[in-house]
Amino acid sequence: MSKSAVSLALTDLTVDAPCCPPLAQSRIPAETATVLAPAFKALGDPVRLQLMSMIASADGGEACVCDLTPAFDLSGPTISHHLKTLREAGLVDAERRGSWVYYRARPVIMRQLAGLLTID
Amino acid sequence: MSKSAVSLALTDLTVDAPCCPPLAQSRIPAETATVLAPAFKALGDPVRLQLMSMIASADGGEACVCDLTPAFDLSGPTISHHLKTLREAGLVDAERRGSWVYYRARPVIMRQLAGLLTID
DNA sequence: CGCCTAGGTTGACACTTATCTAAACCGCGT
DNA sequence: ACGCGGTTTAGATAAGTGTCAACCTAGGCG
Repeated sequence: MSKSAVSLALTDLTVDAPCCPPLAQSRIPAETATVLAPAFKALGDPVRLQLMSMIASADGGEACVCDLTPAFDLSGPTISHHLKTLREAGLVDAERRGSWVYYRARPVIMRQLAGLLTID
Repeated sequence: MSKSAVSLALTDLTVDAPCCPPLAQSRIPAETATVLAPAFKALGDPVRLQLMSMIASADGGEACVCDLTPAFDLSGPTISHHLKTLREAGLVDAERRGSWVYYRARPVIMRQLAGLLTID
């Protein structure tokens, strides 16, 4: 499956991977590794992986913190810290609307990561 | 730990693999997150990400530690430790042939991870 | 307006785990 | 036995994970 020709302008800012020839195709430059490793690191925790999934698979593409928190046996601040980690890794965006904060996945970086791991 | 003492069954790695409905398609079960998060965590370090790339993109699909180590400004034991992390995460296999140890990527889990991050 | 409450984030702290090195060790070939 | 290639152990320092308490914002009510 060649990703190169796939993404047209389905959504406005979904520019297809300015980077990321697959990991197994050519050796990753140190800079690229330094830039992308934090994203993998952010996904390297079961709670954050589930949070990421809940956000990305949520109806309307966004999830309220008020829906995320009760799904775990963890305190509010702890979930908030994990969400901050995902935010700082560039995996999600947060937006406040009224009293509630909504999180949304950033498809570009996710495609980058998926592309990196792609194997022929 | 005699996990990689000898290379017995070459492909016994079909494992539990509740593999790969994309993260953004349906919410990941806690068990799946617990199983796969360590793999992402292992990739969450610039050195290991580069190691992974060097191994996966190596000629013949395998790389000798003697070729990996000098590519970094780190001591031998440190590289060995990172390789052990990749091994324990199930991302690579090690095999000793004579004096040298060769590492090889495990495509199944890589496809699982890539599939997880896939977005329509 | 002032006061209260609910939703989230931030800060400070304890505890656990990761990263790195030097030194000791193991396996293999000469 | 010796040397070389890698791994393991032990130990110091840095970073991650969790909680409670304090704080900030938005909205409801007298």
